[in-house]
Amino acid sequence: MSSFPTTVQPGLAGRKQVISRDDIIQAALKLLGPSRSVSTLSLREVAREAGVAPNSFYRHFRDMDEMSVALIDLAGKSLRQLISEARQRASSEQSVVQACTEAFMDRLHADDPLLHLLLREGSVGSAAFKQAVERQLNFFEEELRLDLIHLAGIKQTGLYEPALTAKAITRLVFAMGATALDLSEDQYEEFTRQIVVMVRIIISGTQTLA
Amino acid sequence: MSSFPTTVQPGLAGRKQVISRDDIIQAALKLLGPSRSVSTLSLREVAREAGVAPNSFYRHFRDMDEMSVALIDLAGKSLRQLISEARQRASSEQSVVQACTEAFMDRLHADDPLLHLLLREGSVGSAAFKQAVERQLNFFEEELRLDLIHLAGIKQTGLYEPALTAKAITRLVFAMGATALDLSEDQYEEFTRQIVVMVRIIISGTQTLA
DNA sequence: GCCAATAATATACAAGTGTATATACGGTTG
DNA sequence: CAACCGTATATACACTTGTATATTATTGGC
Repeated sequence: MSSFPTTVQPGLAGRKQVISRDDIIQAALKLLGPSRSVSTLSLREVAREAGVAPNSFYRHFRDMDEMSVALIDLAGKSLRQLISEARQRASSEQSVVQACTEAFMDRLHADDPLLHLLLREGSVGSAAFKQAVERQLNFFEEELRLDLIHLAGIKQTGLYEPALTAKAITRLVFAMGATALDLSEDQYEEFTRQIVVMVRIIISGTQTLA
Repeated sequence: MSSFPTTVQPGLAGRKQVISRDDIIQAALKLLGPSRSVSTLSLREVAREAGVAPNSFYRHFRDMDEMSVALIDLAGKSLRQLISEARQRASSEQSVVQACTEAFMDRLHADDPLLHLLLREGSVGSAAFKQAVERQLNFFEEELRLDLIHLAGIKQTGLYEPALTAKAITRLVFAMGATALDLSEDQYEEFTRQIVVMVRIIISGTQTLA
């Protein structure tokens, strides 16, 4: 212990030299943007951005596909946490769904590359990649379904096909969010309003049909 | 007029040698598939598939991006015609929206590569490409909006925010359709049912809110 | 402080890419 | 028939890509 390496916790097994998995992921995120999808990233490009030799990539991921799946999982985790916080913050009287939608749109507005990724790349890529996206979407749907059931119980309203309703809301919000990514600054507010109205229409429909 | 060239209508200005724009488009469509998006196609690859020298591509398109836009426009036109036929075929008593949804799912089921393209590539690619997709989607929304107004008049039901309702239905059906592309044969029927229910929820909602 | 092991890099190679330039072809016009 | 001109192809070039192999740090344990 005479020398004290910079960022390594001493005593841990992990040797963490210079390159970490996260360095690569961060580099990939930096490269993603409105006109750059993960399927068009090259291994060398990511390595370059990370300041790392191309071959070092292989120490952490089998290929770009595996890295893409890691990105998606990360994005899903991040967004779920955001939604979870919004849900708890929303007082029971205010519409939880609306609060979540607005939190979602705020994050969207902040140009979080993770969110970009999750929103727009759902249907291109390898089978493993698409399954990863689908898995994250299913998480959202399930959480929303529970919310809807909970709310229907509190407000004593009906709830027709909770699973389908949750799926419809999730898919619609994500689809709308994906197109919102290309919007100009001053269109955001109006767009958010539109999404909230759409969600309200769906909720009204599921209550009526029950 | 002494010699009669094979496929050329005589007297027309168009000289149509051997390669046509359509040859290239057809070749590109042949290459597209569930794990192959238009953004990963290379110019040479398309030219190869078309049996054409790479440089000949330039005679018909400035670059791959311009060709992609042409593909999208074609896909939109094709699908709009499908929907239009379904709309006319639907008797006034049956739900026009349901008929259209089912026609849509049938075409989906037939694995039409044009439909694949339109459904899944909406949010990746160049600005011009995304605008092309958006334009096609707006066409659908507009036609659906008119349908909804027409129907509401006939059935004497309310219609809350027709434009938003049409947009919600369109986006939702397209998003669901995109994920349906990866479904196995025996899941299709159930999935179609789910989409129809979702649309019904939205319509019920817009009527209730009116 | 030295050694073995492991992580990161350097070098290399074959394959593929977009496109600039030059050439051959084929139908139209004189 | 010949000259012409638009079109398709051939060749070439500089570049990027993924990855195999060899080489060089850097680390922990003795």
